[in-house]
Amino acid sequence: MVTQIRPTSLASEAFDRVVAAITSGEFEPGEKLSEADLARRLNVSRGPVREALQRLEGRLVSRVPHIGVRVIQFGKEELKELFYLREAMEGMAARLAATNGSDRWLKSLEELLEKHRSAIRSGGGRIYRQKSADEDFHFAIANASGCRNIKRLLLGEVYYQLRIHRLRSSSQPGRAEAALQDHREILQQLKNRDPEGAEAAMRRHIQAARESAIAALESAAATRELAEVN
Amino acid sequence: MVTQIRPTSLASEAFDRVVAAITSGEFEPGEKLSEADLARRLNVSRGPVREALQRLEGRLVSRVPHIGVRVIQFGKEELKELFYLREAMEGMAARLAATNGSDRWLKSLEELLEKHRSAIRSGGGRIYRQKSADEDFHFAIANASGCRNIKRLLLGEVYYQLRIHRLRSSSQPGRAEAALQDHREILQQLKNRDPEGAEAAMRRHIQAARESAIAALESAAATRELAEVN
DNA sequence: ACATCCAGAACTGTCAACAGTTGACGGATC
DNA sequence: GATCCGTCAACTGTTGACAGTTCTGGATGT
Repeated sequence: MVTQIRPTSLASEAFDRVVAAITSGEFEPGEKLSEADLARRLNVSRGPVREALQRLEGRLVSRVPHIGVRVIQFGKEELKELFYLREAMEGMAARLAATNGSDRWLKSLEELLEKHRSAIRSGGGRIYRQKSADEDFHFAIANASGCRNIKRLLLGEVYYQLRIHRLRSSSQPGRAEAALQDHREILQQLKNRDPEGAEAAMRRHIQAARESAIAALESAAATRELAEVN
Repeated sequence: MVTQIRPTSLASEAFDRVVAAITSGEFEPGEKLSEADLARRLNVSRGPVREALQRLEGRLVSRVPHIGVRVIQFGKEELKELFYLREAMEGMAARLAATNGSDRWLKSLEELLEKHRSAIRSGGGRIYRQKSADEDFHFAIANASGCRNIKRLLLGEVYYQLRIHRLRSSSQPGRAEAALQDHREILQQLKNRDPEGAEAAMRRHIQAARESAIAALESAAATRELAEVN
């Protein structure tokens, strides 16, 4: 079978590389990114790099005229705001998915949760796996909402930023199990075809995730302070 | 008082011009925008124009590699999705504003509504005024939410698209008055410092606006068809 | 010791030219 | 007459160079 020739460009390539570098921690939050330097490293001219950085503006980097771009800082306030936005958008996504999701899709979602369950069982301490699993679940719902707007913003704005945060603070103990339970509850409401209930369940889940994330952030800050004293 | 020196650039200038041109109807939905042509008209090189069009991608234009950008098409589905997104984000904004808005801000919001009331009274048929007035009200709440994420997305994504729609379909009769009544209700909930109530009121308001907008779109389509027959 | 000032380096904003792609037109073929 | 194919103009993607700005470090003066 012939596979499609994907029309790519240096700019998209550069975009992917920079995103990967930031979300994998290669660049620190607050670090300045030089167009010229990036262009040299990627072995392209400044044009495509410039385009890549422009696309990231407001998402992963902030840009100041005549000075350049920096990787965004991600403090407690920013984290809170990110979760407020998530709660709003994903709540609506769940509401819409309760109506628009097909029976076949519901089945596949159930199978996804089953996979997560056994992954947690066997994985034990390896919470990391759950992080991308969590993302899978939420992505599936954004997808099924049928609302391209919401899907685009969740993928292009929210999840990128979330990955930055996850990179630097580990989950609270027991969070994976709690999240799975929340996911089950959401699935149940979706199966009931109850938009109201699905939105409510999703919002409770994200509120809980927010509390957990903030607690994790604060405990990480406390640990760092302790380390500085010693 | 000294006023801030705004560091501007040809790219931002081009961005503003293109936004103005699209939201004022100078370019039709679906029309192709040529970088070279725009650059000639604006008397700059293609670089800044390219940057401006990139910033508009997904917001007011869609971009296809090697082909170019087109002004977005705005049909019934897109309109619905826009209002779902609005409902989610502005509902959350109202919720947050109920907690974060200062008493002084509440007072200024009340005065804003008073101005709108007298504008509608005296304006009579001139509904157009109410359109930007409506935007003022919603902007004020997004602002008071304190959530920079939501504010940025509402200003940069939602309201631009909304303006495109408003340009091409007039309000339903009596919509301005109904909207003002909704706004009053929202203000009351904000004054009560009731996050739950403020969100609910805002969501009802935007749901009503959605119904009205869709009805307006359909009646406009019906009128066009009638015109084609004759 | 400290603040100020001033070159030079490095960087961003902009431009004009080149390379590769797309879509359209017109002639050749069946 | 319809279809296919090659040619060509126009456009987008990319590049390297230039202009103007910001940052840096050392020299200068207090």
